[in-house]
Amino acid sequence: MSHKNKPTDTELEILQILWQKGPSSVRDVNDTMSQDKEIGYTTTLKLMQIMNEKELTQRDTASRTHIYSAKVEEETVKSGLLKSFINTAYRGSASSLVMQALGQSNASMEELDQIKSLIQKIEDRK
Amino acid sequence: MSHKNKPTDTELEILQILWQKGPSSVRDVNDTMSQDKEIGYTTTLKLMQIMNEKELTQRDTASRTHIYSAKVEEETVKSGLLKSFINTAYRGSASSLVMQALGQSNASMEELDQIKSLIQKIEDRK
DNA sequence: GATGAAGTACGAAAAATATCGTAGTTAAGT
DNA sequence: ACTTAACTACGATATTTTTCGTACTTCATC
Repeated sequence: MSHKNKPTDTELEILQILWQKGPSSVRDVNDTMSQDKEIGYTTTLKLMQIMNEKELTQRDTASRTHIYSAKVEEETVKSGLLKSFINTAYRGSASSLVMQALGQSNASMEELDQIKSLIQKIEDRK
Repeated sequence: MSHKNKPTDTELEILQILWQKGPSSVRDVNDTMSQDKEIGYTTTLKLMQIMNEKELTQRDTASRTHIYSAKVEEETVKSGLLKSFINTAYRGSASSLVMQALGQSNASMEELDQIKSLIQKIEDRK
């Protein structure tokens, strides 16, 4: 029921890592993030502590090294972000976003077929 | 060739208005924005002045009321935003974004058909 | 049991955005 | 000419997000 369910850019990065790798220590997350850009350990730590306060994550403090995991669902968060992105960038038109995304994607045949059949399914239930 | 071509959320809102309505005064833009949320006139003014410095807009100062217009292309900006959104939120997979967008869209039959035929076109040239 | 490496907590600075007040200017109507 | 309404300019403040330093704690190892 959280009103403000929109993680900041950096928070999203961390969530991605937690979704992808599962429960992780701050060290783990920081190592992963350090592959892309320079970021201090305590910076990551602080971010994750804040995320915990916001209940974006939860953590197991049983051992000295705390283990964080995502508390919000990947699907839920992404769908919220997508909705808001469609609203701000495409004035609410999902189909125009889809068109543009298809245009600049290099989706495989399989993926394209998958999308086609999804469209078929949607059309069928209309 | 600008490196940092990513407008902030508010800047994007303003660009949307300029793209949609064409060259407009600060008053025009502020009136439009005020329909959605409370925002002071000088706030809008300042934002647009900054956008002008960043060359997101250009303005005609011939008459007392300055007329602003977008200096960046709608397609260019959106495609940049989309790319970065796909990267940060969907780990680079355009097709998974498309799937999710279709799922939560209420696209019409016509739009769906349009998308299908776009997919067909892409498949054909593979 | 001393030492050092690896943690956490947390305040506070820095940076990026957004908001607004005030001063001064211009134009139009009276 | 005066007054008022509508502008612009711009500094200052507020808010949000990111970054980091410092202090303190815990654990392993020598």
